[in-house]
Amino acid sequence: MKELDPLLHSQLRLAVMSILMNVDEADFVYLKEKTSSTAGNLSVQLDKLFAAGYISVEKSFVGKKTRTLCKVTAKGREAFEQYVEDLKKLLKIS
Amino acid sequence: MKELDPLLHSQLRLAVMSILMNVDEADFVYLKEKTSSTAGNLSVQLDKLFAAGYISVEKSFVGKKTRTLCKVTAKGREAFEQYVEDLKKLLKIS
DNA sequence: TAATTTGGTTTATAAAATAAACTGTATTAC
DNA sequence: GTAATACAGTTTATTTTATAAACCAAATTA
Repeated sequence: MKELDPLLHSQLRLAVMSILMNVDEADFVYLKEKTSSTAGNLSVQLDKLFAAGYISVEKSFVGKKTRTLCKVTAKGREAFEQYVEDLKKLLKIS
Repeated sequence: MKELDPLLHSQLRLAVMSILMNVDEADFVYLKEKTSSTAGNLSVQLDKLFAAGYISVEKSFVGKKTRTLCKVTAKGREAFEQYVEDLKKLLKIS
C-alpha cells in the first residue's frame, strides 16, 4: 500500500497547501482566517512546509506592519498532486 | 473550513476502512498483510475504530486458531462517505 | 522437549498537533 | 504622554497520536 506523504497528511498543512494550490499566493493573516487555525499552530506548520521546500515564505513590510507571504513551490505542487493521486487510489475514488 | 473526522484521518485507520468498504469483511491477518502494518499498530487502530462504532469485531476459533473478523458498520460506512466528501471539498477535487 | 510460528494484546517511546505564553511594534484611549 | 489594547507573529510547553517494542498463550515444527 502506498504511503501517504506525512507532510501533507495533516489537517492544517493540507488545508494550507490546498489554498495555495488555488490562490497561488496568500499571507499569514489570510491563511489563518481561511483555516481558522491559531497563529501558533499555523506558524509551526508553515515552517514545516517551508523546511520541506513545499512553499516559499517571504517576509516584508507593508507600511510598518510585517507581512508573511506564502507561495507553493514547484516541488510542493508536485507533492500535492502526488498526494491526491495516492489518496484517490487508497480511497478507490479513481 | 470543514473539520476532517480525526478518527478517519489516520493513515492506517483510513486504509483499514477503505478495505472494509470494498470487501465487507476481513480478518486481522488479511488486514495486516494488505496494509503492511505491524500487529501492534493494527490492534490499537482496530480498537479505536471499534470504540467509535465504525467497525464490528468478532473473535472466533477456526479449528484451534483464533480469528478476528472485522466488518464496517452502517455508522462507519456513513462516516467514511462523509470523510471522502469533506476531503474532496478540501482538495477541490469537486 | 526445546525452539519457532501464529495471532494477537499491552505497554513504552517517538513524533505530531495544538495551545498557551511571550515578543516587538503600532495604534487607540484617556 | 503614557497606559492599555491590538496586530503579526514566534517560541515553548502540553496533549494527543502513531508507532514500535515487548510480551503472552496456544500451536506447530525440528
